[in-house]
Amino acid sequence: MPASSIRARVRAEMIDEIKAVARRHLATDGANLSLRAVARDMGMASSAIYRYFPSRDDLLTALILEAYEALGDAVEAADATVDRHDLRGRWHAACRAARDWALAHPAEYALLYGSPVPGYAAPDDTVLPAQRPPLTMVGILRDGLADGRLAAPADDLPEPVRADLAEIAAGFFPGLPESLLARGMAGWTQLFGLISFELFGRLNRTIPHRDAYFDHQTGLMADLIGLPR
Amino acid sequence: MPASSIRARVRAEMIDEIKAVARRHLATDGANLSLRAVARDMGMASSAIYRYFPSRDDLLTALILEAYEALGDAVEAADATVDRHDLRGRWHAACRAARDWALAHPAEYALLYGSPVPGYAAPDDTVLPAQRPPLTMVGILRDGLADGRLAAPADDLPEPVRADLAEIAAGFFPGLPESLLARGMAGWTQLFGLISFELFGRLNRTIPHRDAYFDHQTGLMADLIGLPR
DNA sequence: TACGGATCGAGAGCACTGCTCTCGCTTGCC
DNA sequence: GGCAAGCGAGAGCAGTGCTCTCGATCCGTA
Repeated sequence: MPASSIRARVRAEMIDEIKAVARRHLATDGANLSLRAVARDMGMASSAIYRYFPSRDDLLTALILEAYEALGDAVEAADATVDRHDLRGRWHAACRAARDWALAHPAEYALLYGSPVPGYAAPDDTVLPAQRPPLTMVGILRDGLADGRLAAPADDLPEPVRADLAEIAAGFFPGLPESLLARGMAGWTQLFGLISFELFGRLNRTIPHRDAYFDHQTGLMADLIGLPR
Repeated sequence: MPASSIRARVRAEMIDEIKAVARRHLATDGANLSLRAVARDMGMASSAIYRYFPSRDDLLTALILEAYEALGDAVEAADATVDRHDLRGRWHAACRAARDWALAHPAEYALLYGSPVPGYAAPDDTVLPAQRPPLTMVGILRDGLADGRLAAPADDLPEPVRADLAEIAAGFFPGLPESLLARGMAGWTQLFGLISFELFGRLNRTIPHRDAYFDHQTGLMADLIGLPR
């Protein structure tokens, strides 16, 4: 093992600590992360941060990437705990896991799914991790189709829609009927909307019983998809 | 007419011009609106802006309020153009109007429905205007129920959900079955999710045919609600 | 082991932000 | 015709992201 890895190791630790402090700041102060405040918290000059992250956006990107992975882990883990054939149970577990993670990490959720920061453009590294939750959810549908517990709906899709969805299916779920994929994406869209409404205060005065409301609404989407009760 | 209104009038015009310039900045530079830049554009000192808006947040609030009203106007106007009994036509018209407005005013949409600015708390003035689009959509369901073209779904809601929805119905749509309201809110949540995904770049690499995809997905929600074809 | 280059932290500084305060000037009401 | 209210400009404060330079330290190599 080359001695050079000593320096590399403390550097990696430094990067981790910066990210940890930044995450803490994100949680308390909201989305406008201040590099100087992070530096202050670590007892170092603000300029020293730039030895580790070339810009504030790069730090944010690192946080976003880790957040995507954490959310993906949570959703996949929740899905994995349920019997493979219990489609509806898996669906609810995945949805709840996403919501629970979002409620536990509201600032990071806002970073992932809120309005994009003006100048900021999501680098390509983020697109795959970002797809993990929807892929997990559609994976449930694929499994259901495979073991006959779920049937493809007989929608007739407009040709451009069918073609777009066919391309997606070809890349991730070969053989999955486009009509089912469309309904799966509707479920994912609904999940995002439900979480965002709750987190961004849209349910504040109207829906006190959030847990039950969430379960019922995701259940409606399970109905739309055709998941057996 | 009292002469004092002269001063009041130029003041009102000044406020309007500031808002107009701010809206332009919002459209070009994104969400981080700079008071100083607005002042520069108007050829005045930044401190002078504070004669009209006590803080940057107040200016943002004014813009948000107007944006809510504009979106509400667009949705209601679109709904009004369709035959009252054509429930599905009204549904699609309302959805498309919201999307069209959002695509035409992406920065303002992000202001309304993106992640809330950290320190910012939506004042009560905004909650009623914010409810206009969902109220319009649920209004379509109420009309359908009234003339027998739409039936209440036979969902059995968990009691807390039923109670929360009953309270909402009592306030806005007396007599509307909770199960129908729940599905209407699912449609509204879906609409928000669809627009946000499209606007925030989530469909970039996957769905080239946005219009057709949008119509199909909102059609799926119309199916879930039970709107006749 | 001694050297030399890479790495690092600190500090000063630039341009920008929101916001406050003060100082005059204009304007419009009594 | 005065006089107070409203208004614009400027300076200034505290904060931001980011750059540059200057020493110090460390590590691999000769």
